[in-house]
Amino acid sequence: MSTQVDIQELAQVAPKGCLPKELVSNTAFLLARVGVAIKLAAADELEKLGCGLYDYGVLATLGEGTQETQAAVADALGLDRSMLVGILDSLEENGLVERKRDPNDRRRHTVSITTKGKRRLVELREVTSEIEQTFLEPLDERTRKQLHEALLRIACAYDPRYVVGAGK
Amino acid sequence: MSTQVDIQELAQVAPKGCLPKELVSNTAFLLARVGVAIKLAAADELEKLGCGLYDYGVLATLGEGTQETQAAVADALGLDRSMLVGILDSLEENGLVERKRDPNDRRRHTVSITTKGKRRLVELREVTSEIEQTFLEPLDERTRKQLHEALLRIACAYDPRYVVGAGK
DNA sequence: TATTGTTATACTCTATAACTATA
DNA sequence: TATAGTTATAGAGTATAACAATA
Repeated sequence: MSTQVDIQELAQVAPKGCLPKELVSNTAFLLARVGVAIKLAAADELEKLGCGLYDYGVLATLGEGTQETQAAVADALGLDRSMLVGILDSLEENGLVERKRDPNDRRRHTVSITTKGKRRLVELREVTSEIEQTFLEPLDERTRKQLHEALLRIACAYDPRYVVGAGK
Repeated sequence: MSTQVDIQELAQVAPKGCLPKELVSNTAFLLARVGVAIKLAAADELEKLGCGLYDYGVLATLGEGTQETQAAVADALGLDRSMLVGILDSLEENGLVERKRDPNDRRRHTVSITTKGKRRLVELREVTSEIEQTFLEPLDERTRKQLHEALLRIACAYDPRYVVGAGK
C-alpha cells in the first residue's frame, strides 16, 4: 500500500532515535531542554564539591550585597523563605555564612558571608564558569554575546529582578 | 540610626529583590532560569487542556514517524521507557493513541496516533506556539533566528538526537 | 539468557501550611 | 494583628529496580 511506502520514506528522513522536527524547530522547546540540561549538569558538578544547587546563588548574593536579611536573599533569588532555611543551615555548618539576630528587630536574622565563604565563592564561580564554557563551546564570541543579550531580554520581560543586572 | 539609613541608600543602588550581577552575567544561569520558566509555563498551559507535559512530545513523535514501538518513542524523546507507560495509558484512555501487539514480536507494542489524536496534536501545537511567541516577544525576527540557531548548536553538541532536525 | 513493556519503590525537589517568637 | 524565620507535611516528578511475557 502506498501509505506503507510513504511511511518508510519518512523513516529515512527521520532516523530512529531522533527528535521530531516539530519539537526541534520550536525555540521554546529547545530553550527548555537546554536549560534543564544545564541545571542538571550544574547540580551534578556542585554536588561533587558537597554543594547544593543554590549555594552558589546564595553566596553570590551575599558576596555582592550588604548584610542582608533572609527574606531579602530569598526574594532576590526567587526562592521561598522556607527553602532558604535548609540552604543556610548547611552553609552555616560549614562556616561559610553567619547568622546573627538583628538587635533592632529580633525576629530578623542578618546573614553575612564569612572569609571562608568568600573563598568558597571563588571556587564555585570557577565551577559555574566552566559549566558555562562547556555549553557555549560550540558558539563563537559574537554569538555568545547575542545569546546572552537575547536571554536577558526574555528574562527581564517576565521577571523584573533581572533588569538591574543588565548594566554590566 | 545610621545603619538603617545605609541600608535604605543601598536599596536604591541594588534594589531589594534584585539578582546579583554575577549570576545575571552568566549565560548558563540565564539559560537554566529561562528554560525552567518555560517548562513550568508549558506544564501549566497544557494542564489546562488536561494534558501532561509530555503528551505533546509523544503525539508529535507519533505524528511524524511511522508506527513506532514504545521503546523507540521513549528513546527519541529521551524518556525512560517506564515513564512512557503512564503517558500512553492516559493518551489511550482519551482515544488519542492506539496500542497493538506486534504479531512478529509479541513483546512489542506498536503505537500509533488516532484521528482524534491528530486533532488534539493540532491544538497542542497551537498552545505551544503561543508559549513560544509569549517568551520570544521581546525579540525581533532576526534575533529569534539567531537564538534558535545558537540553541540548536548547543543542543546538538551534547545530544545527537537534535542533529537531524537542524535541516528545517 | 536477553528484551519489551509493566509495575512497584524510593528519592529528590519544592510548594504549602502550620508554628514560634517577636513586633 | 502582622511579620521573620522555622518546622512539618504533602505532592509532583522522576529514577531505579524488580517482574511477566516473549524471544
